[in-house]
Amino acid sequence: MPVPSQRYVRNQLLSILGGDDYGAVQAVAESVMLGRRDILIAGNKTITHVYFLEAGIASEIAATPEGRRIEVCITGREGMVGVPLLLDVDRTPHETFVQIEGEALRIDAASFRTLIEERPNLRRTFANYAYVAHLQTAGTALSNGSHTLEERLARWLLMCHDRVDGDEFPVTHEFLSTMLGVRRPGVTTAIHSLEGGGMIKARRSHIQVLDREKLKTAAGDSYGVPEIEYGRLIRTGR
Amino acid sequence: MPVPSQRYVRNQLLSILGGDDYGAVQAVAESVMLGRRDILIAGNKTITHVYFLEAGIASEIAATPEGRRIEVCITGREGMVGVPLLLDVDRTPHETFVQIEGEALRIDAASFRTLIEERPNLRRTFANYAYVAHLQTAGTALSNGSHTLEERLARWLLMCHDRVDGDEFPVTHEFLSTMLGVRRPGVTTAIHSLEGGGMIKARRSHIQVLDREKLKTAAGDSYGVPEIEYGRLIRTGR
DNA sequence: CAGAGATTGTACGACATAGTACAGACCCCG
DNA sequence: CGGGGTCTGTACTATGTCGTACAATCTCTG
Repeated sequence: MPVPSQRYVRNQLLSILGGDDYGAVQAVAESVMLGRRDILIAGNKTITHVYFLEAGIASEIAATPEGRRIEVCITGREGMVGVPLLLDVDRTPHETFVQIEGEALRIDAASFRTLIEERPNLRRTFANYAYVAHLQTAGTALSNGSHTLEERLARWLLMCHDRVDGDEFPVTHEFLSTMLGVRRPGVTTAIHSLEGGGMIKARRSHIQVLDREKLKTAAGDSYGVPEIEYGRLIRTGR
Repeated sequence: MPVPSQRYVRNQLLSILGGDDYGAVQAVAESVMLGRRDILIAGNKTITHVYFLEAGIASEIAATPEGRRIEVCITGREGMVGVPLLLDVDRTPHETFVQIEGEALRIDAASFRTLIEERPNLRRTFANYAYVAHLQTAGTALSNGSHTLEERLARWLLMCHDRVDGDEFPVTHEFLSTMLGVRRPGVTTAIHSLEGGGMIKARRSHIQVLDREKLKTAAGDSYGVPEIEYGRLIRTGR
């Protein structure tokens, strides 16, 4: 599959680059399909590629030696996977995997290092994204510490909705319980509650967003801070 | 107060710089005292300085429009305050303030930008720290989501202990409750529990660490991941 | 189209923490 | 040295979530 011209690239970070910067990316990038559960960055292994998602969603998972796992950041076509490489870090204890299948442009680690070394504007755009990702992770910390399960679920669904085409995406209660770090039956109950409010429609292995505004209300103040900063720092014009 | 020579600098990031890089820092840095509750970075205002702590502790607080506040990252002399500037971001919704008074070398925003533009090694060292800070924030997210108050308190005390001289530091239950995002009486109870285990000694407005190893046990797997990565990425040799 | 596996629904007691209230202890300042 | 403010201890009910178990439902495959 060929790497698209900038005009047709769907990744928002790449779409706002200067034309020659994009050309440099295009020269070293390759297009790949992302299958569900593919591991993009394995924990404590050398990072091989940076991914710019064109479609689909990736999740970054923090884990402990004892095996606790919880999602700390999600990325879609608004961002990139592989921030550690940008920060001159070769591997990370966190794992990043494909949560919703899609497609990405990827660049191998060595080429990426050269690229950002030679093109400061590129580095700056990516650095801005890295900061938004930090805000999102901080938002997750805040939310995990002080919002109810229902609010956190609403936040999660909104963030997912922001990153997919259409209003529906595949996700199981079990999966959500891992992402949110809670009990599976708790997720079931929370979903029923949101469904009762007419915000979503749940089907086996799928959730459809019906009323985004109501969902925002249900999320309370857990949703929005990183999203606003993204809009301020990374102006896509699309 | 003069900026110390590298030999006497206490900030660990600065202490490992190449000699000429440190010289460049020294040329634009100024030494300042940090009083309790001083705001180093105000929320949604232009960031004026980067701070390299020589003593004391700073806390980064995530806040929502509705006024929820919770600590997402703490910094002592192992790091720097002002990561957004490193990532070419001029302001942030988060606030960073002085939790334990101390001292810092600071550099104004413009000089800092020039510095990291001209000295890639400097930028890389600071970027590595930025990544460790991300890991710490992710650890906070994990901890807030899946550890008990007592474990989280133990983690917090350990992180504080890592960053002060001696085994005692000033902190009130009320303050801890804000940092951890929990009820104040809950902190009181948790402190009693740790105290009962002989790990700490609590006095009015002060906590003393008596048995660090036991405290680590009490923290379970909530403590340690970012600390290990810091050691791997930033080798201080001191 | 039957059976196996995956997913979802529901129940129940246990527990952690919230919210709130108030009293006691400590400490500094006048 | 007395009084006001800050800090800590404790109590009570309410609520959210846990841990666990098991049944019901859906879906895919053979």
